[in-house]
Amino acid sequence: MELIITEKDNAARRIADILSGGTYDSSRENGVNVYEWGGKRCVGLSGHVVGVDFPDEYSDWRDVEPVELIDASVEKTATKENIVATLRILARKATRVTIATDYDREGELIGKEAYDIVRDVDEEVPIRRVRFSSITENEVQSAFDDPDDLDFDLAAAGEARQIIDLVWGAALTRFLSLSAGQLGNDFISVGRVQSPTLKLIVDREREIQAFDPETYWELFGDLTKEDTTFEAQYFYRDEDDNEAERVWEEAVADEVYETLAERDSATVVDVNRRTRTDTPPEPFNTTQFIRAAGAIGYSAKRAMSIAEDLYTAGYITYPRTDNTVYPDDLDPEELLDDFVSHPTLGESAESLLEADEIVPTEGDEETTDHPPIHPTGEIPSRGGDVSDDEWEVYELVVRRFYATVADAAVWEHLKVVTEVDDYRMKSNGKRLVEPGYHDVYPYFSTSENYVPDVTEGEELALTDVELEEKETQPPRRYGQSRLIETMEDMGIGTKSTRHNTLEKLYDRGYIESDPPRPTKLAMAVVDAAENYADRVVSEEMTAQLEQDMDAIASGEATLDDVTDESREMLEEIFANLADSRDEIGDHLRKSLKDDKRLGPCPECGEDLLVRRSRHGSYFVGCDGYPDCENTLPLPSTGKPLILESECEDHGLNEVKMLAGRQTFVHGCPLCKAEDAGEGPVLGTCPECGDEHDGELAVKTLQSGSRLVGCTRYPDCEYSLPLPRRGEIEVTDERCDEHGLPELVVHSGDDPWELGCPICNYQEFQARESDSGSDLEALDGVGAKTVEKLADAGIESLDDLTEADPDAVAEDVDGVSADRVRTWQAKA
DNA sequence: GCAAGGTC
Repeated sequence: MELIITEKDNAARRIADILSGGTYDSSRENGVNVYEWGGKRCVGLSGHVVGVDFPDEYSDWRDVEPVELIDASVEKTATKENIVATLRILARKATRVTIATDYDREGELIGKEAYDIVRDVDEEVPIRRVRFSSITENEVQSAFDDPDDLDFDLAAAGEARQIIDLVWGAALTRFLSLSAGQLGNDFISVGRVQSPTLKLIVDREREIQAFDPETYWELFGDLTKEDTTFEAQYFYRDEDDNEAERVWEEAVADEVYETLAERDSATVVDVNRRTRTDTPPEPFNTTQFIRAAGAIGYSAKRAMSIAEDLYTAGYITYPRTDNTVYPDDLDPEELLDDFVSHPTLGESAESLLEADEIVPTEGDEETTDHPPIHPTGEIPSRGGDVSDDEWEVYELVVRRFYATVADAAVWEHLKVVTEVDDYRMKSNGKRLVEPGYHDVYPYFSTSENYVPDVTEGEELALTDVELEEKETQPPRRYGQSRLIETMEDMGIGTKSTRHNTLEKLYDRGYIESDPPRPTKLAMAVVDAAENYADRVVSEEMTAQLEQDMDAIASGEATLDDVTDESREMLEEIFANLADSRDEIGDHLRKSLKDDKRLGPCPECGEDLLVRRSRHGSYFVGCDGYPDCENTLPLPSTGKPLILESECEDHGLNEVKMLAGRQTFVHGCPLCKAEDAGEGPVLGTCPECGDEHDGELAVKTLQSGSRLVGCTRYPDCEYSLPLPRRGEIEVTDERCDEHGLPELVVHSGDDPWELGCPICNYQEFQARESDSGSDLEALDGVGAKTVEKLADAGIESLDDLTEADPDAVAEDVDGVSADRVRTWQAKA
């Protein structure tokens, strides 16, 4: 009986299918699928089934000095016991074992782990290794026809990484945690990948904090030819002879303005027309997929989780890949054929099939383990097999595949330079003359800017000259997908782990919000690491490790050479750290408190801090406790985020409650508590008015929520919701049906007529049960985007066409103004 | 209770 071992169940099943010609039987042992046919069995692991760790005697953080971990032995133990047990049973019955894990370094190590498990129960059985770049009939058959041996050097390279990561990560993590007295769930972690990533975020924050804005001026005017008006912007040549638009001296700006404003025409001095080819995008690797999903509003975590589900269900290929070149065995025409006649995806596929020749784009990276992410040709039904969100992501993958086999787009750019005395202005027009791939991939902007045909020497009317004073802006924070791209550029993390690293930073309390903002703790951890263990926050550590691993893989170095040297470096770091333990601990402790501080306690002057009760709910408590028992409530929905803005009355930071779609700004908790109480009485309580004379009143709770409730609370619990923000006006008009006064909410510019609170609540309930939107008819718009647009007040195509794209982009996360313009054009 | 890397 031959035993074939793969890296995952999915691969085991597909290999069984290919080698058995579809005739395999499957059974389940210990919760592990085993595929069997004609004298062969195939089983899938679940990635690593063993892990490295220190022996038990090192497990108590308080009993062991962190420095001792450097020379502690490192053991391998089973982490997936059922799989290891199954493998041992199957290995005993095997006469030959074939390792068919993924064709990359980690796959070789996972193969070696399987090898060790097999060898433990049978010292003799022949073990061979097969390698293939994709799980297709041809590749798999030829790999099994020409088997090889395990590459023990390559596996050892992976093991060196495991050991170095564990020793550095554990020793430094324990040191920082102990120094700050943070044991238990709130330990302070560092690592080769997470810490350089965190430093990236912290460095950007430092730049933002140190930023000193500079004032500059820009000048615009309107030019008109016949009935067409278009914008022109003043420019000049700077010292390097480059075109510049920003004027740095007010006097100069005023002088230009004076001249332009008093003239009513400008002369065309240059007309420059050129066409630009806009090549279609490359196939999706994990990073580019996350980026594209981010652009339509999905966090990295959510995008990957949906992609994994789509993969497991068989709709798309493996989502963890660095590859940007489709393999030879992918026939684009055949795949397009699968989509022909599909109600929403068919039209694009048909138009693509009309081309004479189909040549997919390719990227720079060609790897051996998995193809770029593409649809399999198995199409789910929207709302049936997959949710709306999943469909939106699925459609993105399908359309990206379409784009990679579509024609380039062609733009025509027209630049017109006009002159008034010695001053010049320019107008840039662009027109999409050949939409090409944009027809099948509607996720990029195709907005145009119209500038009419003019000729040199022509005089154009000049009106509405404006001088705008502006300020240079600090650099922007990294967004999640930009961070993942930067990690890839820096060579840290892998396609499978980068998005998890960001999640880890959130979980550890190092970053908050989206785009992520570092906490004070994060700044202190990066500070400490920079001062004492610079290596662990630098990308160099990974670069060096990669070199060392290559040396092990090629036989130039051994695992011991590399790990010994790494341990020595860490010894040196600890020699410097020892004396500064208290100082580092104080700084970390102070920063931890800073992250929770709202401001002075009005009762005792100590600090008010955001705290968590034993039941898990959040509240504001005094650092002087138990001497001072002052507390303030926080809303029960969401996780508090302390904002930078301060309340003018109490000097306390305002608080925002993070709760996904229901996120809201709570404000100053002390103001909210002071506002609590009963407001005006509206009328009779419909529940208990007849029997007990209960009345309805506007109420504000200490937590800041507002409602219309019965004055007999808690005996009568009748209540109706009210919005959290805005002043509530009680008008003289009464509802015919319920006899209550109509309410108007004043917030922002437009007062909102809420009406009778009972009618309002009934309408709200009706709307909740009947949601659905014509916005989903737009290409590339799914439930997620529809929800977000609705939050911004855009509930239909009509709303969308009337909206200001820039305002929408401002309000809706992950939607650019250009994208809104594209939708408007299509709507 | 540590890391990073697989996979679910």
